[in-house]
Amino acid sequence: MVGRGLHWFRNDLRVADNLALAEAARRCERLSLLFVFDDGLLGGADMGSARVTFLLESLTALQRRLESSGQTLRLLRGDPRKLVPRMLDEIGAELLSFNRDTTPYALARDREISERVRGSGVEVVSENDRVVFSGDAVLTKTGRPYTVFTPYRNAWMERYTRLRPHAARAPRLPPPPRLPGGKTSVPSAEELGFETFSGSLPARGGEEPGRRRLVRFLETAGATYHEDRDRPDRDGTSRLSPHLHFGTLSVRQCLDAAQSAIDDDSRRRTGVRKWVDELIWREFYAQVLEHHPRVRRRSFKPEFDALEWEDRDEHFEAWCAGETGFPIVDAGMRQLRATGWMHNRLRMIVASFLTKDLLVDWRRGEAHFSRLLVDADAASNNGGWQWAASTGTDAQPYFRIFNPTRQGERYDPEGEFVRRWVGELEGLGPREIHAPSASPLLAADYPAPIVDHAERREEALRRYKRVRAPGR
DNA sequence: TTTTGAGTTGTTCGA
DNA sequence: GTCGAACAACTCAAA
Repeated sequence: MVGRGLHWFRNDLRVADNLALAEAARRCERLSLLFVFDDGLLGGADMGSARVTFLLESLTALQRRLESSGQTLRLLRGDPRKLVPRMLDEIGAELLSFNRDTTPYALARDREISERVRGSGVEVVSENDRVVFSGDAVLTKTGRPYTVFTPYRNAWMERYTRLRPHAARAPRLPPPPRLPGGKTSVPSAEELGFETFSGSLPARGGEEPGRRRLVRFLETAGATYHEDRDRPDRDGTSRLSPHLHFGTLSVRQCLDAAQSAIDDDSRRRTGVRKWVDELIWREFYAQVLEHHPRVRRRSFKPEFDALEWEDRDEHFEAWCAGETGFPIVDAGMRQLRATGWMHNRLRMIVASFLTKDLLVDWRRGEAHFSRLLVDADAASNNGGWQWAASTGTDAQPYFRIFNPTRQGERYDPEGEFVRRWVGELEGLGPREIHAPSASPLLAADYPAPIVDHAERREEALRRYKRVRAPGR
């Protein structure tokens, strides 16, 4: 037992099943709670107003929840390297707790802070809370990290079944130390230098909305997830990614709920298992980034670093604006802009289109997603982009190039999703809507396709072949 | 050490 | 419309 401790919240904005918080609560007689608006993250190019808005909502919810149990959340803005040690000093803390963040920026930051405060006698407790199994927990028989998903999934599942790390209930929190200084209120997006997000987010921030959404998803959509998840015109995905990103929901809570859903009604098994696979993909990409930090800038498969991108700015801009003349691509890009979120199937379609049809470097697409997505998870975003660009861990070949028209016809067969986001095509029926250039009178306001898919496909194949042909 | 089986999500072409 | 082959061969992981 120690006297005073400090828990530093980051992407773990919940009280229940929060490993580091629970440890601090168990060990300390008095506990201070802190969140820092980290200038190193907020000031960066890859923070957008949608994500800030969800963050602020989640902080407001967390603060309210903490206040109802006699606690307070202190909010500071600046450089955590200075602020965290200063606050430890102020309250005379003997213990600092936080949950590990394995992005390279956070790793370096946390290492520096830990070293400094340990030097002045503070014990640092850091937990692996963001994923079920961190990078070193699931390794091949020869002790190396997996680079192929399926064997990773099997090994992950085997370990999970054996250990069953269940989610924990909310702990009873020790009271805060008696100190001067009142409550700090959650700032607005403007106060942090962002515009107010005017669109409608895919989910409400906060621990309680996260849990409600999880329950509702598993009750209703869970059973048909394996079929509906590819259909942007249906609400078949969980939309839990923002909650997993900010930790308003833990992955263990998701897995427990998935198991209960199957136990309650075995007809949900196929759908829910498929969804659990997606959670394991999240863990897979997290450990890929942890073991291979170079993938942030380079191809996972080094030979593709030699790819020649055409990288035309007007193409990239048309893609960002949702003005490419390919309805399903534009619908997805407009959904992203308006809601800070994009359906998974569309993420693949627009990413394939940017890299293989427009021949724009995947890193530009990744950066754009980082800025606009509410859920932009560094590891999953990178993994997804490298998958689409065929430069990643996926063993499947480079010639997998989506045909945006066919994808639209297959996954939005009535054209309902396109009609929702591309107003210019409102008057077109299911037959015409995915290839509007064939009906120029009905689609007069809509841009003509900026490239010819068949031609660009051939060009992409040539370029990919060139860098992977030996001796060339 | 060698062998074996497999690898998220695709498209196009021709029979 | 449906089906199989081609796109190309390579690397991973386990036995």
